[in-house]
Amino acid sequence: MTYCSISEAAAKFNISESTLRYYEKKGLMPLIERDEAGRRIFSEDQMSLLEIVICLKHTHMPISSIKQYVDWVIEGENTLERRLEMMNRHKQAVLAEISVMTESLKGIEAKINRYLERTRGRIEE
Amino acid sequence: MTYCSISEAAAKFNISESTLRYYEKKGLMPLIERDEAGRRIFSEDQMSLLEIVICLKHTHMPISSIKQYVDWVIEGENTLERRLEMMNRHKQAVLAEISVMTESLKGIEAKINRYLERTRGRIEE
DNA sequence: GTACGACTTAAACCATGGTTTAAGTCAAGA
DNA sequence: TCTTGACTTAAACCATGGTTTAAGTCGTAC
Repeated sequence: MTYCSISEAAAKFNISESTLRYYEKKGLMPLIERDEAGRRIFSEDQMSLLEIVICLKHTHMPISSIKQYVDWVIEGENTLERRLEMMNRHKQAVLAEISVMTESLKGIEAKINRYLERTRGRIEE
Repeated sequence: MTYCSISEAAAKFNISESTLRYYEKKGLMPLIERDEAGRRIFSEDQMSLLEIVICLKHTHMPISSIKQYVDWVIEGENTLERRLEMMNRHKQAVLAEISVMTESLKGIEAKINRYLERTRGRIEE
């Protein structure tokens, strides 16, 4: 098994080391092992967990909810249905947010088009 | 011209009245008129401005940048190019964010599918 | 052996984006 | 006239999500 240092883990997901420490403190990354010198070492399992944590972050799930999810992962098999339901709900929330952003983007593009017409008008005149 | 009260404006965009007052204080909604009693009244022009402000909010533009944009709107014609460039940049940022969210959503959907298989497996056994 | 870089901790600090509170004004209806 | 509801203000308060600081511990390269 290959282990990662905190700097490698941070680089891999393009976050800062202090953010990783903060996530551990908040319970998003429990059970991180340490080497003899007390330094964090990230196993492949931890890196997989971190990957899904980062997915949830990128889709704006609050830290408190990610913690709930991770707690259920640690708890084991009998939380499978709850995790499934949580992920389904979250998926719907993400689709809704993407939809709001896409709609708002249309308004912004309309603005851009009017600005294009107006600056074109000024250049031709 | 039809004017809106703060409660009507808030209802129209589904935000709270205090958020509207906060936006005015932060300079996102300058030049709001008042009636004889000192209450805010929103003209159609103000409602149009509010609409684009809300679009920018929904696409996660920070308040400080929205203020810059609104300042340029107030300043007039000679800021057209800057506004156009700002909106173009913002459009690219929004597309990038939607793309990150869409990619992360794939990871979440993969999780959902594995959970579906696992819960199905448990039910069949 | 010593200097350096990578790591550790706890606690303080920060920006962002509002929300809440307290105290007051005003218009309209009973 | 008195009360009610919708509004006003400034200032205090809050949650979220980190970042920064200070002080210290290792391991390795010179």
